[in-house]
Amino acid sequence: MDWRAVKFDWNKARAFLVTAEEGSLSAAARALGMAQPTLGRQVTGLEQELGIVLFERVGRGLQLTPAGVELLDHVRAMGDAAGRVSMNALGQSQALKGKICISASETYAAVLLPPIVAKLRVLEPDIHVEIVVANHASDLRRREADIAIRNFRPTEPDLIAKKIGDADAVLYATADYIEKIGNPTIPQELKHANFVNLDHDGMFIKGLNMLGLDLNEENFPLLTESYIVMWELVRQGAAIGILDAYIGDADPVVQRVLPNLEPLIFPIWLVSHRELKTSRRIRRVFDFLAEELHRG
Amino acid sequence: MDWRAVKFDWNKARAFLVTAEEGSLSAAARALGMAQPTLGRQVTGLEQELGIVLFERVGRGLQLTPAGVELLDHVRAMGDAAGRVSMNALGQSQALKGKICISASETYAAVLLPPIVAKLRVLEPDIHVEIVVANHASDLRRREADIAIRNFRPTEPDLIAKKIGDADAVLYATADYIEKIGNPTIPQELKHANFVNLDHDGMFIKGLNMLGLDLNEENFPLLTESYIVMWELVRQGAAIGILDAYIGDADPVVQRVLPNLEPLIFPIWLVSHRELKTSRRIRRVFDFLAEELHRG
DNA sequence: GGGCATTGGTGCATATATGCGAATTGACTA
DNA sequence: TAGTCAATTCGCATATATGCACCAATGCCC
Repeated sequence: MDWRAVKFDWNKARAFLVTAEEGSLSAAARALGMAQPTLGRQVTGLEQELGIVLFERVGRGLQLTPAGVELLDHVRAMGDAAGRVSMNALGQSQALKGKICISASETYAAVLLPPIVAKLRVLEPDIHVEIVVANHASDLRRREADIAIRNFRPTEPDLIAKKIGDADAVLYATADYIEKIGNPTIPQELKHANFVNLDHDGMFIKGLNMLGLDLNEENFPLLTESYIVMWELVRQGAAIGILDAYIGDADPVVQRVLPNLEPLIFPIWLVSHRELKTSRRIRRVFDFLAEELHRG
Repeated sequence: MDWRAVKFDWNKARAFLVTAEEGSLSAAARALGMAQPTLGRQVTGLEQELGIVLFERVGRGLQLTPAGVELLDHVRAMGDAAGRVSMNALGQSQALKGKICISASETYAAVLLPPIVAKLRVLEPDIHVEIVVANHASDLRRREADIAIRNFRPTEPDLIAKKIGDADAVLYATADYIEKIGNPTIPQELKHANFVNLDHDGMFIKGLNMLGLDLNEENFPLLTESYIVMWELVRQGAAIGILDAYIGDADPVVQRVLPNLEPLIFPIWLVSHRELKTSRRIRRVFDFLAEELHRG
């Protein structure tokens, strides 16, 4: 596109508009919160830039030339559009209505979020919520989500993160399965138990071994990336699984394995992009989630 | 009126518009002839000023946020209006069509200008000419005229003046009247002749006395501010009148009084307001008048 | 996987614009 | 006709914005 036609100084057009509408440089300066000489220089500058004489300096005050009158129509249109820009921006930055997208892992999305979102919907019916299930951290910067619940501190510097609390990851299994593997009471007794693996690389196994267990690939005959699937396998008595204690303890079908074992602690972070700073809508949901998800 | 809605920096809106349309800050900078960091800072500044995130910085390049997309419509309207402003200004500063107003004294308006204007009309049929008769200098700054023909150098500093040449003011009368007063050959012989006075104060009389005459109020039984009326009085043999030699010599009804008398010389100035510098139309007429009125 | 080109961001020197004060001009009034 | 007020203009100190050179990151291509 050819931008030559818009290359002139738009602020000078604004100065001309306000000066013409107010009738004097002083009044325009008061209206815009600027100094009179500044407005005068801007108007003069616009005249030189456009090659048109807009005002005649006649005694006290200015008087529009015919050329200025003609040009004023178009500058006024510019001003109207500018007003719409400003109003739209104001509305967008303050409106509580609109869609918001929350990214969370399967368990959070399926278990923790639904009641919280239902409560939010009552409080803020104009905010539409989309829940994106993403075990891998979705990219907030690409706007795949507005708010994400993560279990690690984000490394992206331009993201805003708030730590909600810590979650305890605990081993669960059905009572039948626990009895089947001999009612273990110390980690060493889980050496031949079966677990559900949650990732392809060995990070999950390493995490469990950090708790004092001594497991290897042989202990993980089952693999799924889905926590939901993993949990169903556990509920069916197929193996031992690990889950947030808040969720696992609420399920009567299963019970803790090695209740005295130190739980694996991982943080809960609420993450948002920097629009959080300006959007009342996102701020509202962010604060609401932080409060509801908080664990004392 | 309330100008709060247009107080934001319009140049930043322009930066946003071009950046969004071009797709990148670098391309926008090239299009506008600015440096890329400048555009980046302006866009960032607009985001802060409006309280809205317009772009997401994702890898290389920018991506409009939904808020940015929505706002772009209104900024685009601003840009369209800006384009019209620019185009209108260009048209006005370069158009040869339109009205132009020439102010001149009676004799110039009635005698010298008509053939010149007729010639101009043939050369530039799109230029409409208005001739204002004004013996007293009309105020160019008030746009009572675009171009004025004056017999003195204008004192207003912001007016543009060009000296066309010098006019000789010569005394005329009918042959009958000259004979009636005794065919004078030296100024002193006009002591009892009658003249037509042209102003209420004594300036005109003083001017004549500077030529070597010795006149007083008694010599001016006739008074009119109109050169046309004055000239008709002279043509009727009622008195002696003074007139531009170019005009007077062309009238067969009258002849010079004291042909050897040194003529009263006064300059001819073509004067215009400062729009002359920008308006091709005014420049065209100004130059044309200067050429046609020039006296070697 | 590595090199290359393009893009956005940062720091600093400079250019530009702004604001404040004083002076000037023009207009209205007693 | 002199006085008074409002508005513009001018000069200078300061604040702001711009441009240049450089850096980091990303996507493309071989």
